[in-house]
Formats: sequence, structure tokens, C-alpha cells
Amino acid sequence: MTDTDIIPTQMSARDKLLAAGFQLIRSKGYSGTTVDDLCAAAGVTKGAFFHHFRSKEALGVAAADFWAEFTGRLFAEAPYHAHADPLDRFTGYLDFRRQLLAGELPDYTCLVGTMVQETYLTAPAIRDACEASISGHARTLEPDIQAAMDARGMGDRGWTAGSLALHTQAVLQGAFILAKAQDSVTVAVESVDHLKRYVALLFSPPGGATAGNG
Amino acid sequence: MTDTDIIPTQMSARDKLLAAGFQLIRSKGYSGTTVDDLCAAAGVTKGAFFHHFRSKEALGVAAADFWAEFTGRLFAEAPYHAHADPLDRFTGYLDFRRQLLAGELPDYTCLVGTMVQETYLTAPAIRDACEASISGHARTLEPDIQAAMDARGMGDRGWTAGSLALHTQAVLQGAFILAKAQDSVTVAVESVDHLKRYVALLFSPPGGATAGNG
DNA sequence: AGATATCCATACCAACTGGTCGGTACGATT
DNA sequence: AATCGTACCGACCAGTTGGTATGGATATCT
Repeated sequence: MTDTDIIPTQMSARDKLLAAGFQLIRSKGYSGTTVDDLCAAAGVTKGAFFHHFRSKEALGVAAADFWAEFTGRLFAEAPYHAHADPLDRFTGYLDFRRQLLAGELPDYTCLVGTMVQETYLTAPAIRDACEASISGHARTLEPDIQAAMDARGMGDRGWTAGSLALHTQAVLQGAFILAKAQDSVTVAVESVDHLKRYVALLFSPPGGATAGNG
Repeated sequence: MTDTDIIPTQMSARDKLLAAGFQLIRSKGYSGTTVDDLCAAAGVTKGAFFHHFRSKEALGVAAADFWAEFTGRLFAEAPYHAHADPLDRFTGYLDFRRQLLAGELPDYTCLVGTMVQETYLTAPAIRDACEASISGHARTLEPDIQAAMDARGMGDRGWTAGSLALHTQAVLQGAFILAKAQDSVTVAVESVDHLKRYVALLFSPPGGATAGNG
């Protein structure tokens, strides 16, 4: 079973290269992935690569953009939006993220989180594309968080819907790092559980005595 | 001001190379850092490099080990251990981590968190060294967390002192990624504040109605 | 003083790197 | 039928990569 196997053959060379980028960059990092690696995994030649991408960096940017689009669709179609209560939608999102932690490590980790670590100083264009992907995704959570706050008449508590949405992304990105280090998804699942517990505590009514009791 | 400037001249070639590794790998990643880069930044020649390290991968392992030792000293000598109450020590640790988020991005980010992302599949020896550094650091927090739980008679709440210690590391690692993406430390500080709020809520007495109110 | 081991510098290498280039296949337009 | 634009091929290039071979300086031991 080679990398090539997972790339459908009817895709265009450009899409095959982007799909190969998803796999390879998440496995070996951006610098660790060579143009030849990408071509081999995509089953195309170097000529095809530089026909579609001006440079390796251009593929990095395109991969980050495509990642934003891909994950945008994935989460837009996810079932958690069906909940009537906005807090249920947000916790449903967390449950959905928890469910996504299945299969092999390179499959559930985040492309842009991996890529931005290596490129934030050396390739500003890639960093900007990664930033847009992360922040754009976090922004999709804000309305539900804000609505949950409003519904409970929660005034200024020193944090905003936006900061909680970004904190959620930080927990997930950090969970991926620990999962890679330990080569086990367990630690990531437990970290998401801690985040769920935090959200439950934040939104539990002040008088509720049993909020954190198991 | 070049990279060389920050490396003291009286250090041994080996230590200079490790110090250069701290800076360069955190800035450009492991794959993005070349042996020549390391030699230039350390002000030594390639002969010196391969005298002290069998390979580039060996330097990666040594850098992760040295990182564990370096951060071990840093946190062992930090002031938060002086608190009498174990919960104060743990929250003092979080405050200390928050204070460390000063200066330039490459200076306060984590070497092993950056390195493990790229090497967890391709260089198991480096991954293991990074894992030991992260888990070893998390383990230093466990006794205080456990003591804080015991002092409050907190039974099984679905989480352990160890899982909270690891969650703390996940939040920090994720905060670094978001800071790199946004090129701003603000998001990292706010994520640490969320973590502090979570800990406060976890350890607040069940009847305390004003736990999360600002 | 001589032997030995450590530490480091210079010169070098084969493999690989991102990127270029001339050329081909082919459908749409004129 | 001639022309053009897009998609693609694969050999090739200059520079870089991690790593090696070898010799010299210095300190230590006998």
C-alpha cells in the first residue's frame, strides 16, 4: 500500500497534488515534503507540478486555502447545526471534533496547524493562509457561543465568544501535538473532554451545585 | 544582529550547537534547519558538528534532551513553588507560564512541541525524546494538582491529576500555534486565561455562586 | 619526551533539492 | 485546415543537502 493508492485517479493533476499535500505535509511537515515526494504520491510528473504551481510555496498556500474550503464543507454539513439551542450546537461541535479523532494520526491532524509551525517566519504567504483557515473556522463558532451567552443574560465575564472559539482551536491544536508525541489519540480525547467540562462549567447556572460532579 | 550574536563564545562547540538548535529549530523547524545553518549560527565548522553528533537526527535528540534539562531547571527554580497551598502552586505555575509569554515568538515557543510535529513519523528517536520532555514536565505538576484535589476531598470526577496536567500542556502548545499563525501573543495569553478560569471553576466549592462572575 | 586521545578545521563527495526548459497531446476557435 | 490555449511530460540544471576523509592543534597521561 503506497501513498499513491489513496489518490483517486480521475482527479485533475492539480487536485491530486493538493490531496497528496494533505497527506504528506501532515505526515512529514512542509520542509520535510519534497516536490518529488508530492509528484510521486500524486502520480504526476514534475512538469505537471510546475504547470499548476509557480513554486513549492505556492502549493503550500493553495493547500492551506483548499484545506479551509474542505474543512468548511465538512463542518457546514455536520449534524450539530440541527440543535435548536445554541449551546447544544456548540457542545455538539465539540462532540463532533471528538468523534473525528478516529483512524490514523496523519488523517485526523490539522494541515494548517502543522504547516504554520514551520513557515510562520520563512513563508509569510503560507502563514497568512493558515491563519485565515484557523481564524475563519473559529469564527463559525462565534454566533452560537454568543447566542448561548445572550440567552443566559451573561454579561462581561472577562472573556468573549471570539476568545472562547479561539481557545477551542488552541486546545485541539495542542491535543494533536500531544497525540503525535505519545503516538496515541487517548491524550487528545481527554483534552477535548476537559474542554467540554470547561464549557459546561462556564455556562452552568451560578446556583447549580452539581455542575462538575461525576 | 545575526544568529551568531546570541551564542556566548566561551561555550563548548557542542553547547553552542545545541543553543543554535534551540533558536533555529524553533524558528524554521527541524527539516528547515540545515546542518550548515547550525554550524554558522554556532560559529563552528562542520567537522565540529559531526565530531559531537553522529548525525543531524542525533542533534535533534540531544536538543530535545537538553531542552528537558533546561526547562526542568527553569521551572524548578521558579517562584511558584513557594506557595503553601498546592492549588496556589498550580495556579502560580499558570501565572508563571503566562509571564513567560514575553519577547519574540521564537524565544517563548516550545522546541519539542515544534519538533515533534515534523518528526513523529520519520524520526522515532526524536519523537521519543520530545515525548519524554513534555510528559516529564507535565508530571512535575501532578503532585500539586493531586494534593489540591485531596485537600478538597474531591473524589472521582471523571478526570485525573495527570490528565489535567497534560491538558495544561495541550493548551500551551496550541496557544503557541495560534500565536505563530496570528503573529501575536495576545491569543496565547487569552488561552492561558481560559485555562486559569477552568482550573478556578474545577476547584471552586460546589456552592460558590460567584465562581465565574467577573 | 613521546604516545595517546580529544577537539576541531578544511576539503570533498554523492545524492538530492527546487526549479527550468523544450517539446507533445488535444480540444476549442476561427 | 490553421491557429491557439491548456495540460502535461521528463530530461536537465545549478545549488544545496547530510555526511566523510584526513590532518593538525592542544591537552593529558606515561
